[in-house]
Amino acid sequence: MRIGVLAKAAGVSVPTIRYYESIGLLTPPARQGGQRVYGGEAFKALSLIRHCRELDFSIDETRDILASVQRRLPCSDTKTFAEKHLGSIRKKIAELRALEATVAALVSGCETTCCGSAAPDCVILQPGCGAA
Amino acid sequence: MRIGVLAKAAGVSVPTIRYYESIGLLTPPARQGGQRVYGGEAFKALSLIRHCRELDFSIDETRDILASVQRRLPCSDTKTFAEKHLGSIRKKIAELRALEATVAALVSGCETTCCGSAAPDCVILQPGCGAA
DNA sequence: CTTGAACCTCAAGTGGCTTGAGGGCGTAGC
DNA sequence: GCTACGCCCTCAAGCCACTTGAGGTTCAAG
Repeated sequence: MRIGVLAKAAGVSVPTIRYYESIGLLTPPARQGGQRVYGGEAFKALSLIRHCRELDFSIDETRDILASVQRRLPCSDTKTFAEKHLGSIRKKIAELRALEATVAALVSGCETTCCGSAAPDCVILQPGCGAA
Repeated sequence: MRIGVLAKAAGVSVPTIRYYESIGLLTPPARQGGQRVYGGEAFKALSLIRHCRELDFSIDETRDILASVQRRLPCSDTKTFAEKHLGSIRKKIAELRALEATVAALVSGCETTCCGSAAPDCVILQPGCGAA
């Protein structure tokens, strides 16, 4: 399997595969005439990487997950990764919701208070009101 | 006012101020003996930039907002920026909530179905289940 | 006059790729 | 054999918004 075939099969771009290899996430495959030739293992690994990235794990976390898969560590390890990740997703959601509330309040404040005045006086742009 | 004083007053780091100048967000100030000397206008501008960044506007959006302030465009322009921004914040929240649901489902699936088996067989790591 | 803090410029690193330049390999048709 | 084409190769730079570091200059205090 050449790189283009693998890329299509796993749903990942060709440069991305080379990038993963360059950072040591995918093990370098055999070569024929200078060109990379992959087997089924590479497809499995790349599919797993893609899955992790779709779940928004970082590259480093993905690397750790791959290692735990290759060592056949118990499932509880995997769950721990996922739970930690879930925590950071929830934290980010909370931050964004606070930001949403702030911006929404500024917009409605503008509508009721200052709409029609000039930009420099708009409540949305007053420093210190509702900093993130 | 030298750069260090401005930095403390506006709550921004010194290199960040120089960076803002390098990308044309802050107008270059006068110099005395090669060193930057700022007036009150710079403080106002920098405070506004900081405010925009805290509200998570991009640099380009911040640039547009600054321009609308300097031209004293009507407040409705500002509100439009804020509303657009609010839309993208809400979109990101929706994406993260979907991701949260996916990961949470995988974790509880692991607990009820596969907990105790080896990582490669864990439901969390099965490609195609619950892609973002 | 010396010390030390604050200032200066320029370059590189962060994350996770994408894009581009400039060239090599493999196969099909002539 | 020869060309045309698509796929492959490497290496470098670009994206965002800074931060960090190296190596050197200026200023204010003692």
